[in-house]
Amino acid sequence: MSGSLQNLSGLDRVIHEPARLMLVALLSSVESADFLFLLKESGLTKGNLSVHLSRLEEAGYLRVDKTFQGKIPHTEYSLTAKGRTAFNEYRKKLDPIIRRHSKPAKL
Amino acid sequence: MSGSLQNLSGLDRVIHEPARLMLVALLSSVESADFLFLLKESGLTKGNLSVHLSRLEEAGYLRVDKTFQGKIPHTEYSLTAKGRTAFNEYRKKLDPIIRRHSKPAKL
DNA sequence: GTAAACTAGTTTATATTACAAACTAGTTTA
DNA sequence: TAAACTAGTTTGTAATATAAACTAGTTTAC
Repeated sequence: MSGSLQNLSGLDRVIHEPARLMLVALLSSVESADFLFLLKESGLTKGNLSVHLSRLEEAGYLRVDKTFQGKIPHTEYSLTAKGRTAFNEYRKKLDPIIRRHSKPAKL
Repeated sequence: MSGSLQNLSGLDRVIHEPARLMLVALLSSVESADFLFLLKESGLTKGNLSVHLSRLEEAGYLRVDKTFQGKIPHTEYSLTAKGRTAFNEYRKKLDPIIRRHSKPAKL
Protein backbone atom coordinates (compact mmCIF):
# COMPACT_ATOMS: atom_id res chain seq x y z
CA MET A 1 0.00 0.00 0.00
CA SER A 2 2.01 2.95 -1.21
CA GLY A 3 -0.52 5.04 -3.09
CA SER A 4 -2.72 7.84 -1.89
CA LEU A 5 -5.83 5.70 -1.75
CA GLN A 6 -5.04 3.63 1.31
CA ASN A 7 -7.52 5.72 3.26
CA LEU A 8 -10.42 3.88 1.66
CA SER A 9 -9.58 0.64 3.46
CA GLY A 10 -10.52 2.27 6.74
CA LEU A 11 -13.83 3.53 5.46
CA ASP A 12 -16.57 3.51 8.08
CA ARG A 13 -18.66 0.48 7.13
CA VAL A 14 -21.45 1.45 9.48
CA ILE A 15 -22.08 4.54 7.39
CA HIS A 16 -20.99 3.12 4.03
CA GLU A 17 -23.92 0.72 3.72
CA PRO A 18 -26.32 2.48 1.29
CA ALA A 19 -29.40 2.08 3.50
CA ARG A 20 -27.63 3.62 6.47
CA LEU A 21 -25.88 6.25 4.37
CA MET A 22 -29.33 7.30 3.24
CA LEU A 23 -30.57 7.45 6.82
CA VAL A 24 -27.56 9.34 8.12
CA ALA A 25 -27.72 11.83 5.26
CA LEU A 26 -31.40 12.31 5.95
CA LEU A 27 -30.91 12.78 9.66
CA SER A 28 -27.99 15.14 9.13
CA SER A 29 -30.34 17.61 7.49
CA VAL A 30 -32.97 17.67 10.23
CA GLU A 31 -33.01 17.92 14.00
CA SER A 32 -34.87 14.68 14.40
CA ALA A 33 -37.25 12.33 12.63
CA ASP A 34 -39.67 9.62 13.69
CA PHE A 35 -39.91 6.01 12.58
CA LEU A 36 -42.73 6.50 10.10
CA PHE A 37 -41.04 9.41 8.42
CA LEU A 38 -37.82 7.45 7.99
CA LEU A 39 -39.81 4.45 6.77
CA LYS A 40 -41.45 6.48 4.02
CA GLU A 41 -38.40 8.47 3.06
CA SER A 42 -36.08 5.50 2.90
CA GLY A 43 -38.39 3.00 1.22
CA LEU A 44 -37.00 0.29 3.51
CA THR A 45 -39.14 -2.37 5.13
CA LYS A 46 -39.91 -1.95 8.84
CA GLY A 47 -37.69 -4.79 9.92
CA ASN A 48 -34.84 -3.59 7.83
CA LEU A 49 -35.21 0.00 9.00
CA SER A 50 -35.34 -1.20 12.60
CA VAL A 51 -32.13 -3.20 12.24
CA HIS A 52 -30.25 -0.37 10.55
CA LEU A 53 -31.35 2.12 13.19
CA SER A 54 -30.21 -0.30 15.89
CA ARG A 55 -26.83 -0.59 14.22
CA LEU A 56 -26.45 3.19 14.13
CA GLU A 57 -27.48 3.37 17.76
CA GLU A 58 -24.96 0.70 18.76
CA ALA A 59 -22.26 2.68 17.00
CA GLY A 60 -23.24 5.67 19.10
CA TYR A 61 -24.26 7.63 16.03
CA LEU A 62 -27.94 7.82 16.87
CA ARG A 63 -29.95 9.05 19.82
CA VAL A 64 -33.34 7.44 20.33
CA ASP A 65 -36.03 9.26 22.27
CA LYS A 66 -39.03 7.14 23.15
CA THR A 67 -42.11 8.92 24.42
CA PHE A 68 -45.85 8.43 24.49
CA GLN A 69 -48.19 10.71 22.64
CA GLY A 70 -51.22 9.87 24.72
CA LYS A 71 -51.04 6.09 24.76
CA ILE A 72 -49.31 5.63 21.45
CA PRO A 73 -45.57 5.09 21.51
CA HIS A 74 -43.58 7.61 19.52
CA THR A 75 -39.90 7.40 18.77
CA GLU A 76 -37.70 10.24 17.60
CA TYR A 77 -34.30 9.58 16.09
CA SER A 78 -31.53 12.12 15.89
CA LEU A 79 -27.82 12.05 15.12
CA THR A 80 -25.42 12.38 18.03
CA ALA A 81 -22.38 14.64 17.82
CA LYS A 82 -20.38 11.46 17.27
CA GLY A 83 -22.65 10.54 14.39
CA ARG A 84 -22.26 13.93 12.75
CA THR A 85 -18.52 13.75 13.14
CA ALA A 86 -18.41 10.26 11.67
CA PHE A 87 -20.52 11.35 8.73
CA ASN A 88 -18.28 14.34 8.09
CA GLU A 89 -15.21 12.10 8.28
CA TYR A 90 -16.82 9.70 5.84
CA ARG A 91 -17.57 12.46 3.38
CA LYS A 92 -14.10 13.84 3.71
CA LYS A 93 -12.64 10.48 2.74
CA LEU A 94 -14.91 9.92 -0.22
CA ASP A 95 -14.76 13.48 -1.46
CA PRO A 96 -11.56 13.18 -3.53
CA ILE A 97 -12.94 10.08 -5.23
CA ILE A 98 -16.38 11.46 -5.94
CA ARG A 99 -15.17 14.88 -7.06
CA ARG A 100 -13.90 15.23 -10.58
CA HIS A 101 -10.14 15.66 -10.83
CA SER A 102 -11.06 17.43 -14.07
CA LYS A 103 -8.10 15.96 -15.93
CA PRO A 104 -9.50 12.87 -17.70
CA ALA A 105 -7.00 10.17 -18.60
CA LYS A 106 -5.78 10.17 -22.16
CA LEU A 107 -7.85 7.55 -23.97
CA MET B 1 -40.27 6.29 -0.62
CA SER B 2 -41.25 9.91 -1.18
CA GLY B 3 -38.05 11.80 -0.45
CA SER B 4 -35.24 12.80 -2.71
CA LEU B 5 -32.89 10.09 -1.54
CA GLN B 6 -34.48 7.09 -3.19
CA ASN B 7 -31.66 7.10 -5.73
CA LEU B 8 -29.33 5.53 -3.18
CA SER B 9 -31.22 2.26 -3.16
CA GLY B 10 -30.12 1.60 -6.73
CA LEU B 11 -26.48 2.30 -5.99
CA ASP B 12 -24.09 0.15 -7.98
CA ARG B 13 -22.90 -2.40 -5.44
CA VAL B 14 -20.15 -3.66 -7.70
CA ILE B 15 -18.48 -0.27 -7.44
CA HIS B 16 -19.65 0.62 -3.94
CA GLU B 17 -17.55 -2.02 -2.20
CA PRO B 18 -14.55 -0.06 -0.82
CA ALA B 19 -11.91 -2.40 -2.22
CA ARG B 20 -13.38 -2.16 -5.72
CA LEU B 21 -14.12 1.54 -5.41
CA MET B 22 -10.44 1.98 -4.69
CA LEU B 23 -9.48 -0.10 -7.72
CA VAL B 24 -11.90 1.63 -10.06
CA ALA B 25 -10.80 5.06 -8.87
CA LEU B 26 -7.21 4.02 -9.37
CA LEU B 27 -7.81 2.63 -12.84
CA SER B 28 -9.86 5.65 -13.85
CA SER B 29 -6.80 7.82 -13.50
CA VAL B 30 -4.49 5.70 -15.65
CA GLU B 31 -4.66 3.95 -19.00
CA SER B 32 -3.86 0.58 -17.52
CA ALA B 33 -2.15 -1.09 -14.59
CA ASP B 34 -0.71 -4.53 -13.88
CA PHE B 35 -1.43 -6.93 -11.05
CA LEU B 36 1.58 -6.05 -8.95
CA PHE B 37 0.94 -2.34 -9.17
CA LEU B 38 -2.67 -2.81 -8.07
CA LEU B 39 -1.54 -5.15 -5.31
CA LYS B 40 0.83 -2.57 -3.88
CA GLU B 41 -1.44 0.42 -4.34
CA SER B 42 -4.50 -1.25 -2.89
CA GLY B 43 -2.88 -3.08 0.01
CA LEU B 44 -5.16 -6.04 -0.64
CA THR B 45 -4.04 -9.64 -0.46
CA LYS B 46 -3.48 -11.43 -3.77
CA GLY B 47 -6.52 -13.64 -3.46
CA ASN B 48 -8.70 -10.75 -2.51
CA LEU B 49 -7.41 -8.58 -5.32
CA SER B 50 -7.91 -11.42 -7.77
CA VAL B 51 -11.53 -11.92 -6.70
CA HIS B 52 -12.37 -8.23 -6.89
CA LEU B 53 -10.79 -7.90 -10.32
CA SER B 54 -12.81 -10.92 -11.49
CA ARG B 55 -15.98 -9.31 -10.23
CA LEU B 56 -15.23 -6.11 -12.10
CA GLU B 57 -14.47 -8.12 -15.21
CA GLU B 58 -17.74 -10.08 -14.92
CA ALA B 59 -19.61 -6.78 -14.66
CA GLY B 60 -17.98 -5.73 -17.91
CA TYR B 61 -16.16 -2.87 -16.20
CA LEU B 62 -12.67 -4.24 -16.70
CA ARG B 63 -10.62 -5.34 -19.67
CA VAL B 64 -7.90 -7.89 -18.99
CA ASP B 65 -4.95 -8.21 -21.36
CA LYS B 66 -2.75 -11.21 -20.75
CA THR B 67 0.60 -11.31 -22.49
CA PHE B 68 4.04 -12.80 -21.98
CA GLN B 69 7.06 -10.66 -21.35
CA GLY B 70 9.60 -13.23 -22.44
CA LYS B 71 8.36 -16.28 -20.56
CA ILE B 72 6.80 -14.45 -17.64
CA PRO B 73 3.07 -13.87 -17.74
CA HIS B 74 2.04 -10.25 -17.52
CA THR B 75 -1.49 -8.99 -17.08
CA GLU B 76 -2.69 -5.47 -17.73
CA TYR B 77 -6.02 -4.26 -16.40
CA SER B 78 -7.91 -1.29 -17.77
CA LEU B 79 -11.41 0.12 -17.40
CA THR B 80 -13.83 -0.41 -20.26
CA ALA B 81 -16.06 2.41 -21.51
CA LYS B 82 -18.86 0.73 -19.59
CA GLY B 83 -16.73 0.78 -16.47
CA ARG B 84 -15.97 4.48 -16.82
CA THR B 85 -19.63 5.24 -17.38
CA ALA B 86 -20.65 3.19 -14.36
CA PHE B 87 -18.07 4.98 -12.22
CA ASN B 88 -19.29 8.38 -13.40
CA GLU B 89 -22.89 7.38 -12.67
CA TYR B 90 -21.86 6.23 -9.23
CA ARG B 91 -20.14 9.50 -8.49
CA LYS B 92 -23.08 11.47 -9.78
CA LYS B 93 -25.37 9.65 -7.35
CA LEU B 94 -23.14 10.07 -4.33
CA ASP B 95 -22.14 13.62 -5.11
CA PRO B 96 -25.11 15.38 -3.46
CA ILE B 97 -24.56 13.37 -0.29
CA ILE B 98 -20.81 13.83 -0.09
CA ARG B 99 -20.85 17.50 -0.99
CA ARG B 100 -21.75 19.95 1.75
CA HIS B 101 -25.14 21.55 1.33
CA SER B 102 -23.49 24.40 3.28
CA LYS B 103 -26.54 24.96 5.45
CA PRO B 104 -25.86 23.01 8.65
CA ALA B 105 -28.90 21.97 10.64
CA LYS B 106 -29.77 24.12 13.59
CA LEU B 107 -28.27 22.40 16.61
C1' DG C 1 21.51 -27.62 -8.72
C1' DT C 2 18.45 -26.35 -5.45
C1' DA C 3 16.09 -23.30 -2.57
C1' DA C 4 14.02 -18.84 -2.25
C1' DA C 5 11.49 -15.37 -4.34
C1' DC C 6 8.95 -13.96 -8.13
C1' DT C 7 4.26 -13.41 -11.48
C1' DA C 8 -0.42 -14.25 -11.48
C1' DG C 9 -3.52 -16.02 -10.10
C1' DT C 10 -7.64 -20.09 -8.19
C1' DT C 11 -9.88 -22.57 -4.58
C1' DT C 12 -11.66 -23.15 -0.18
C1' DA C 13 -13.47 -22.09 4.20
C1' DT C 14 -15.14 -18.88 7.55
C1' DA C 15 -17.52 -15.07 9.16
C1' DT C 16 -20.26 -11.24 8.52
C1' DT C 17 -24.04 -8.99 6.25
C1' DA C 18 -28.28 -7.45 4.52
C1' DC C 19 -32.78 -8.33 3.66
C1' DA C 20 -37.61 -9.87 3.63
C1' DA C 21 -41.13 -12.09 5.96
C1' DA C 22 -43.28 -13.45 10.00
C1' DC C 23 -44.17 -12.36 14.45
C1' DT C 24 -45.17 -9.40 18.96
C1' DA C 25 -47.79 -6.17 21.62
C1' DG C 26 -50.40 -2.90 22.15
C1' DT C 27 -53.93 1.28 20.36
C1' DT C 28 -57.34 3.44 17.61
C1' DT C 29 -61.04 3.84 14.45
C1' DA C 30 -64.86 2.42 11.51
C1' DT D 1 -64.95 -6.82 16.36
C1' DA D 2 -62.11 -6.51 12.62
C1' DA D 3 -58.92 -3.68 10.14
C1' DA D 4 -55.37 -0.51 10.38
C1' DC D 5 -52.16 1.81 13.04
C1' DT D 6 -47.22 2.61 15.91
C1' DA D 7 -42.97 0.54 16.65
C1' DG D 8 -40.63 -2.50 16.58
C1' DT D 9 -38.07 -7.97 17.31
C1' DT D 10 -37.01 -12.49 15.65
C1' DT D 11 -35.86 -15.72 12.27
C1' DG D 12 -34.18 -17.73 8.11
C1' DT D 13 -31.90 -17.28 3.70
C1' DA D 14 -28.75 -15.71 0.51
C1' DA D 15 -25.01 -13.04 -0.82
C1' DT D 16 -20.51 -11.05 0.55
C1' DA D 17 -15.92 -10.23 1.66
C1' DT D 18 -11.78 -11.87 3.33
C1' DA D 19 -7.66 -14.53 4.45
C1' DA D 20 -5.19 -18.58 3.91
C1' DA D 21 -3.85 -22.36 1.31
C1' DC D 22 -2.93 -24.00 -2.99
C1' DT D 23 -1.43 -24.14 -8.24
C1' DA D 24 1.85 -23.61 -11.89
C1' DG D 25 5.26 -22.01 -13.66
C1' DT D 26 10.02 -18.67 -13.95
C1' DT D 27 14.09 -16.44 -12.36
C1' DT D 28 17.90 -15.54 -9.44
C1' DA D 29 21.16 -16.13 -5.75
C1' DC D 30 24.16 -19.25 -3.31
